[in-house]
Amino acid sequence: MHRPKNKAAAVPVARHRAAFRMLLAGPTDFDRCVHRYRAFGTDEANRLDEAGVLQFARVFPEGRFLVRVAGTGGLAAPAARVTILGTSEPGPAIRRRVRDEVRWRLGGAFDLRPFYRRARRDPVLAQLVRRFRGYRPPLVTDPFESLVTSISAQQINLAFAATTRSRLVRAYGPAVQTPQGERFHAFPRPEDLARVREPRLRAMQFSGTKTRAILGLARAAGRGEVPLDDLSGWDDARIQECLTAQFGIGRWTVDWFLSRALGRPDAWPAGDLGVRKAVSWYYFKRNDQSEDRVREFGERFGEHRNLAAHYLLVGWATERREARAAMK
DNA sequence: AGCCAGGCTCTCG
DNA sequence: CGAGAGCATGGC
Repeated sequence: MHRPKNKAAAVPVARHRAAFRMLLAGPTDFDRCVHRYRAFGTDEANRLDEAGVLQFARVFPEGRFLVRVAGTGGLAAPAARVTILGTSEPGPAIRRRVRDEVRWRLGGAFDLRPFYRRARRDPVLAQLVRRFRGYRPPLVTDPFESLVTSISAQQINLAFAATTRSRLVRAYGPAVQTPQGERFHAFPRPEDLARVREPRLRAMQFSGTKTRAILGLARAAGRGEVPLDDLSGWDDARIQECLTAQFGIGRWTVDWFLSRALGRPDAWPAGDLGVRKAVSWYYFKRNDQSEDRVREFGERFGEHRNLAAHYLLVGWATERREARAAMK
């Protein structure tokens, strides 16, 4: 069983501080965007506290930082209050980087208006965009985190995936510590995992396949074989070819990478169990559709497939939750 | 108890 | 090359 080992020193971040307010694209439903960070258990690298404040650690060349983001202003005039604690002064360049990251994480790159207009012609989406107005896909800024998170979630339930992943984050993610003694870990970088040996991950209850996939990717990134920071400039086919050449990375993992790490508007994870069930439930009277059929079905959403997938998923998850509650 | 979880690899015909 | 078994374990 898992025993935490070689905990890296947590660096105190209280000395330097900056706070600012930023306007978000309208409409944005902050709480719904960040809900996934608690929906499946604790995501150690993206912690959402009781009050709905999102906190995460970052390592920059200038030092380590803890970022706190609180939603304010509501749907009509959405904004966020951002606080940065650091080992060095969060100067203008760092504040700009954090601001861009917060915008990205809250799906600020998506233009909801044309999607909402288009959704009116589809009875299912018309109802979903009314009910979940302001929901934006919660994107990921770190490509390595995105891929490892997907690998961790292959085939198994998301709560268990979050448990194993949190062990990885606590053991190998660079840490910061607040004046109150609370620790936060950034997601491990490839170089944090490159020299880790397989039994360590097996002890965290990663399967053999997932262990080899995660460590293999970390090493491939270190060799430049998978240029994580360049992929955003590549077309889908080239990204798919590069990533699926890695052990343990298949079409599903690539599709979520295109969707959540790169925010490609036309990404459509047709093989995803949730997407398949949602499409089957809403459009095919619950008859399970194959991945191929769902991929073909996605064509109707055109360049808005990514938003369509996220609205179908959030709608379906809500319906299920309500159905379960009604059973009791 | 047994079957299903946000898949992927390996083996075999 | 397509079909099918195996993975690893928590939750219902």
